[in-house]
Amino acid sequence: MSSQKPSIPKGTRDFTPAEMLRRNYIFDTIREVFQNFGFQPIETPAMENLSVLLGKYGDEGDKLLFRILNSGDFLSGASHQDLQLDNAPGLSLKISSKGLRYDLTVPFARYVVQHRNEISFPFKRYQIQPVWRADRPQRGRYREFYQCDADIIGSDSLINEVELIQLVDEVFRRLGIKVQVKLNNRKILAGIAHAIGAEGSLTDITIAIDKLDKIGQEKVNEELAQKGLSAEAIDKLQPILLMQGTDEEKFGLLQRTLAGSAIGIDGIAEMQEIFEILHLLELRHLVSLDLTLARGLNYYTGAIIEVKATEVQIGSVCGGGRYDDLTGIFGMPGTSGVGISFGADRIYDVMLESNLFGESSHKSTQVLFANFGKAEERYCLRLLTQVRKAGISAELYPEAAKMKKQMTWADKKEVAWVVLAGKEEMEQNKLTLKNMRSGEQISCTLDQMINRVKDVAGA
RNA sequence: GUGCGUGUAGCUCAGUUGGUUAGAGCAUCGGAUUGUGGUUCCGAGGGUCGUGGGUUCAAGUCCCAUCAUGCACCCCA
Repeated sequence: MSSQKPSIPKGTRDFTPAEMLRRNYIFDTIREVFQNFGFQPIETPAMENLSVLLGKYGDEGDKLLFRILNSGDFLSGASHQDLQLDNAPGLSLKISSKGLRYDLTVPFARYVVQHRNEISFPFKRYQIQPVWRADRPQRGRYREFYQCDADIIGSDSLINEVELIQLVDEVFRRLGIKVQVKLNNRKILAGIAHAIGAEGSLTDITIAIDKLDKIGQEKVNEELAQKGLSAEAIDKLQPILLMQGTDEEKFGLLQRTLAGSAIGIDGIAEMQEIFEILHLLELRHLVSLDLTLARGLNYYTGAIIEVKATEVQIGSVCGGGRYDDLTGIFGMPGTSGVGISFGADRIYDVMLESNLFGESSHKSTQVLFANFGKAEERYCLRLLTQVRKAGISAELYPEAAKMKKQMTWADKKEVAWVVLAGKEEMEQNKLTLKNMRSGEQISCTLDQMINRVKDVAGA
C-alpha cells in the first residue's frame, strides 16, 4: 500500500501544545476584558448561506469567500447553458448555496435580525471564532484565522466608540503590546469627496489615500488621475493629504475645507466629540486622527478604527468601525452598531517576535508518577487520585518503560516533579519525590509531597 | 489576478566547472547504565533530490513545463 504525503490546505496551520498555551493566553486575556466591559458571548455557525455573505464586503470580498459545494448531485441546479458559458460567478450560485464566514460582523447582523425579539437593545456581544478568506497567504496573513469581536448594536451614542477605544487600550496594555490607535470617519471622507467635486469616486479616493504612507504623494496622485479624477479635484485634495499638526489644527483646516458639505461637517463634529471624551480618560496608547485611514469594508458609515503594533511590522492587529445599516439588508432598518475586531493570529505573531509571552503561558503536568510495574501501578493510582483532588495536575506514566525513557519523557514535557514509588517505597508507605529542575530528591509521605508541591507552586 | 524568489531526511541546510554508492547537525529510536532526565559516548532507522519531460557518455547540479511554497502588489485581522 502506498502512503500519501500528509498535508493541510494552504494558509491553514496546526497548533502544537506550546502554541495553544500561548494562543489561549491571548484569547483568555481578550475574553476577560470583553466581559469586564459588559459584553456577552455568542457563537454563530462556521458556514452561512451565501445570500447572507455576498455583497457585504465589496467585489474583492466576494472573490475571497470560500464557497461550499452543494451536497449530493450538486450539478442538478445548473443548466447545460450554465455549464457551457464561461460564467464562473453565475455557475457558482447554482452549485453552491453556502459559504464559510468571512468575518464576524455580518453574521452578527444576521443574528441580531433573527433574534431581535429575544434581545434587549442596546446589545453588547462578543464573539471569538475563526473566519476564512481565500486570500494568498503571506506574512501575517492566513486563510483561516481567529477574530475576537466586540460590538454594540442598537445605540447611536458616541460613548460606544469611546468605550471600544478604551477596551482596545486595555487589551493591549494587558498583553504588553505597544500600539498606535488611528481614527477616522467615513463621513469626513465623503465630505472630502464632495468638497473636491468627486462624490462618485469616494472608494477610489479612499483607497488611494490609504496608500499615502506606503507609496508617497506623487504615486497617490498618479493613481487618482488614472482612476479618472480631474486635475482640479486632485489639486484641491493636496492640502488635506499633506495636513500636519495637532488634532485641533487638523479639525480647523477640515472645517474650512468641508464647510459646504453637511455630511463632512457631521463627521467632523462626531470626531471632535469622541476626542473630547477621550481627553477625559487616561489612555496608555496614543490615539490620533488619521485622514489616510480608509478601510475597505463596505459597510462602515461613521467612525473607523485601526490599531497597529508600533514595534513589529505586520499590518493592523485590530480594526473596526460604525455601521449604520447592516441589519437593514436583512429587513431591520435603523439599527446602528459599532464594533471592533482583534486579529488573534497577528497578535500572536507580534508577541512572539517581541518576546512577550511570559512563563504564565508555560503550564504542564506538575507531577508525574513513574511506572515500575503492575503492583506499583495499583499503588500509585490510589495516590494519584488524591493528588488530583488536592488540585495538583498529575498523571501516571501508562506503562512500565525503562526509567530513562520515563525521565526523558517527563523532562521533554517540562513536568516539575516526578514521584518514584517502587517496592521499597510501598513497604514504607512512602514515596520518593524528585524535583526535575534541581535534581534534588527526598523521601516523604503523600501529604508531605502534596504540601511541598503546593508550596513551590504558590511561591 | 500581476511580479520576483525557493523546492535535497521529520526540521535546518551542505553538495565544487555536470563525474562513480547523496552528506552533516538537530530530532526520533536503541545501547553503554534491567530505579533516575536535562551535559557524555556508541549505534540504528529514515531520501522515487517536488513532479514530468529534454540536453548529455553521464543530471541533485544545465534547459523547459508543471505543482507546491515564500515574499511583494491588491485587499485585509
